[in-house]
Amino acid sequence: MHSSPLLADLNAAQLEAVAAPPGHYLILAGAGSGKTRVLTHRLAWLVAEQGLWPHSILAVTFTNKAAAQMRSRVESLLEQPSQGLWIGTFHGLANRLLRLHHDEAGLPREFQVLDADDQQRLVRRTIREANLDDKRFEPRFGTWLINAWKDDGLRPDQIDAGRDPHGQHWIDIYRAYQQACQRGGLVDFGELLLRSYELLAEHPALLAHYQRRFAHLLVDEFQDTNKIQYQWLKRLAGDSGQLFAVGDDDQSIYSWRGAQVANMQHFREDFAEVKIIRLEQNYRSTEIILQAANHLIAHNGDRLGKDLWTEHKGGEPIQLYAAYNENDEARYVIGRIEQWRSHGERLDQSAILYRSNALSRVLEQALVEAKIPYRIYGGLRFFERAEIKDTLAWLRLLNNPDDDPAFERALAQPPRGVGEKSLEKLRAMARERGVSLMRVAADPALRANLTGKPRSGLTEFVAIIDELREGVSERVLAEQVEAVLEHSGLRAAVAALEPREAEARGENLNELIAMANSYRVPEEDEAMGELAAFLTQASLDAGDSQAAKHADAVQLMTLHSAKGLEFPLVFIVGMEEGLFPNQRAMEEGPQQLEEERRLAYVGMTRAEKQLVLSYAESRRWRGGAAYNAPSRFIRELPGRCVSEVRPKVQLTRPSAFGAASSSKPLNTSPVKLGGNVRHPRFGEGVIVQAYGQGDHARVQVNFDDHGMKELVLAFSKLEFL
DNA sequence: CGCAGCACCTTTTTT
DNA sequence: AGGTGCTGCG
Repeated sequence: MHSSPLLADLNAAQLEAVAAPPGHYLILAGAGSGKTRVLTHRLAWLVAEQGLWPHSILAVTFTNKAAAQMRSRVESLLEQPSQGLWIGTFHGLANRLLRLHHDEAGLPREFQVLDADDQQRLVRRTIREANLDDKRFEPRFGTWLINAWKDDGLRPDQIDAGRDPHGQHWIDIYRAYQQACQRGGLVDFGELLLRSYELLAEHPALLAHYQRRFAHLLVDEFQDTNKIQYQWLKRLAGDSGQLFAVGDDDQSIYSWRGAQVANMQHFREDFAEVKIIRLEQNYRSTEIILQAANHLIAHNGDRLGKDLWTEHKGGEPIQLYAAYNENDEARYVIGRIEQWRSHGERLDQSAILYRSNALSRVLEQALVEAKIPYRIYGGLRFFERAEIKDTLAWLRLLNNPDDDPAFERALAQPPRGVGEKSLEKLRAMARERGVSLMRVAADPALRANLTGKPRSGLTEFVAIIDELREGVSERVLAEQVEAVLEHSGLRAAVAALEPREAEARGENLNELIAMANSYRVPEEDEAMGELAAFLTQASLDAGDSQAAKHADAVQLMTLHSAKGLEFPLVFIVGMEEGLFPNQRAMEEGPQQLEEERRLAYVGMTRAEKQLVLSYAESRRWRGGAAYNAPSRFIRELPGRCVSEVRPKVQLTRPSAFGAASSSKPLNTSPVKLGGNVRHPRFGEGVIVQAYGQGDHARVQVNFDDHGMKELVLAFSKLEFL
């Protein structure tokens, strides 16, 4: 019935979704069910088969990576560049709207986007300037609160203070913070969304224009949308726009930052005749892995319901390793990876996942020792590194002298004798006159209010800025970055650090120059000027695409950042109560536990062929030792899917399955993992591994003074302590 | 003013 | 353990 190559190789449900007639659609796309495929083919189909202009389509994702991927896939399907098509993140598209209509939105053309760090600093300052105690009014909490309000579409005037006496203060802080942003032409992430929503709400002609333009709206990861994002979509769709939303309630793992799975329900209620299409055939994992994942997620109530199946029958059982401690766990994982590699497999086909970043350290160490290349995702991002942020602050100040947060950061780094006291004077003068810090600093008459080192330091600072600004027009972007590094003294300050640090940070600075060198202003930002556009990109993009080295390396990341990815071999380490599910979730209740369970589900469904789970009986944790029980999620897996990997020596170790208290035969062997031993030559140590039985039994002991040794039990004169 | 040493706190992360 | 913010001293 269809001849389009776009529809070839699609299963029935995918086909139904891709070639669906006009209307609203909610695609419930299970893990590995070809969600991205459906989205890109749908988009290409609309253009190629329905003759729609790319111009009339808007596609939204959550990450830049997903957006870039979607664009490139669509372009290759269509075999032409997707001009006029709006593909981007919610924040990226909101930014675009605000740039295009900055006058209507009440923003300067070159407004800057504030990152989370800058935002919190500004909130802290706002609290202090309101003469409130930042112990009672924690900036962290305030930032969270303001973001939550913005995510809910609320302005200070729309918030009910409630009975909490703090409530009104917080609302006032929000208001003052917002004024400070407005004064400096600064926009935080939440503001991008809210402001662009208001832009549409308050300008009917503009709204009508975009509603007419965007006949189709495609949304990825719909379960992760928050309230304002959904409202934004709804408004943009209006009465005529058709919404095609793809999501999976079982993979909703971001409720802690405002995502509302309920939007899937709202969508069905708010739009006429929403058709639901389920994608339930999984193309990724083996039957065993899938069965286990299905079984696990079935422990959650409150699901839209969906059962994944696959044609890949059977498969390797999930392996479960009960480690003695975190080092043992790391060693086991590394052993498995070496085995994998020795079978001719690629390292980048394997991933180690964990609940929290703190767990990566041991693994990293062990990988270094084993000389296995690895790549860690997450942690601090390129644009968040101190030396990069310092440089960007100078650039921001060149771009916009009224950017107060940038002023404060640039003035402090490198230090030039102007400290908190002097800065406070500057702030007071600025507040009094209603101008920015730079305007105060640049006025010699006002500078006269300072004396000694602060005054000379500030004068010097202003002179450097002036000098840099004079040369701006003659320099291309990369030269400007270099000029800043040179004249600000930042380059010198980095060079003066201890050699290791100096090298690493210096490389980052070079990387920044390289990025500036290869930067091309995107078409839609041409009105903005090279520097402003570059700074915008720096704040909207984590900058980790630069770090994407193509080396063959084991992938390490949190479970959260693994979403959307797949690997033939997947390890999930730290499967322990208190870690995963984490303590907080256990305390907060069933809702949070269900989210943890979805996280486990997401992790498990990343695995294509082999899934390995592990936990440690004892673990060094926050300085002390923790003895965590195996994660409840292990017990929630069907026993037939799991095979427990255990050392071959008889050991006392309760099975992770079933009642943990079931009586076990008493262990008569003195060999106990973790047991302390003494050797006549090596001294004291700890048994970390044991193999074999009887005369052939060997133990691996980590000696305090002599390191790791493998000993044959029958011959070594080990004393068990 | 700036630095060194000390107390405190600890999920997950994108934009 | 490790990073961040605060305090007290030079």
